[in-house]
Amino acid sequence: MPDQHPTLRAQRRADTQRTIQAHAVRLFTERGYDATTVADVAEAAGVSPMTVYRHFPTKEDLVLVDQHRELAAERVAAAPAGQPLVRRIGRALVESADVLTGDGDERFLLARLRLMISTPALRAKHLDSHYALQQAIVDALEPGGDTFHAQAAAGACLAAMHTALMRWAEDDGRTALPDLIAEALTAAFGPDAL
Amino acid sequence: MPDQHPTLRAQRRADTQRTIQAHAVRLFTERGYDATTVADVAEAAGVSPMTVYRHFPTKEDLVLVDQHRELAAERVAAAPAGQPLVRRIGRALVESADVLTGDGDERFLLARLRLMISTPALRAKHLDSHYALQQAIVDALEPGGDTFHAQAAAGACLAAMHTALMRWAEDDGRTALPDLIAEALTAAFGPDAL
DNA sequence: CCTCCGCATGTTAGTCACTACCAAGTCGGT
DNA sequence: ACCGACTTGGTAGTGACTAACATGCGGAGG
Repeated sequence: MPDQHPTLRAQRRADTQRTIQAHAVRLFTERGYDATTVADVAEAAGVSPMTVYRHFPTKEDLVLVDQHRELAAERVAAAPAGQPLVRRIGRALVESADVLTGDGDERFLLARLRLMISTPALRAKHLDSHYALQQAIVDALEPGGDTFHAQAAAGACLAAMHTALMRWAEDDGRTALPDLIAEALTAAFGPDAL
Repeated sequence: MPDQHPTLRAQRRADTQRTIQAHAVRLFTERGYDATTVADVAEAAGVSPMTVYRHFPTKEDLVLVDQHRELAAERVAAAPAGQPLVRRIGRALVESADVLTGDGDERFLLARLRLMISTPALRAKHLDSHYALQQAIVDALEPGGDTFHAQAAAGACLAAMHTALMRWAEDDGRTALPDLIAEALTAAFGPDAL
């Protein structure tokens, strides 16, 4: 069997990665992010500190894993080109949020979001990842030329989505995230936004 | 003279602060942010590392000093209440940018902006300071009750302003910053935004 | 079944941002 | 001239992160 490649090795790797992250988020929530050292996380997960750094380049990455970027960029690229920029981006964001929250790990996502809100270092890096997402969206929209309009539109849409994310975490996920994002977009851009 | 309080002591303090920051921005620009240690900055400024930390709590604060927050929040609070949220916030941002760039230290501001763009750590903290600015704007707009709409509108406006800041730095300040902000706002919210 | 290659992990030593804790000098007013 | 507040410097420590090298297990081939 030459192509059963994703075998035990990759499996094990993914397992330890998940284990480390789960223990990290739990400890951060219980004791606080700053009060928890990477060594604590490693001990709880039953590995050495080095192993933690091999799987997660920085302590912040234990909380921030970006599943959003490719997903949203792909949806934006697939949107019909005839619509205004804000509508194309906005709909793509609502759709990708639909996919994200349907994955089952909603509680875990909420816990991570709460950490991002309350911890300055995590909040800052999370906002920077939104900036990277903005670039990805712009690249998907206009692969060249003057991107000023696209940059502004994408940034504004993502800021609105960020407000929706914060509210979603505050409400402990009671309201559906896509609905919240749509509400934030209409709040910022008017009733014709979507 | 009991009330000549802002005397030599405060003067000296402000002087060393400016000296340290000037050397820091120069060294960061010349050698790169990560390749420059706080000890390097201290030595260049002729002080001990301790003194640097007393004036600037973190290395990032050597570049990021937020003169924007109170200024913009005050302008937002002063805006007429009859207008839509985006217009009130947008005009306040354009006005405060007008004040900021008129202060004479435009080259220094540009150098700091370029550092913020190119250095991930600085970019992240800068975006987080925009998030704090967003909160200040919302507080100035709606002191209580449901702030969801204000949050979304303020965040979107600030994201548009951020795009304008990036472009301004790229253009080396050739275009007037208030004009760029206005352009970004109309790009995101349509021609009726302002 | 044995062997060799590669990958995941561990250990050590080091850099650097940052933080008390304590000592010294200096400016301000009495 | 003296005293209190402020500014600075030195020392020792914590914790995130890196580089270099050693180990041990999984997965191929003979």
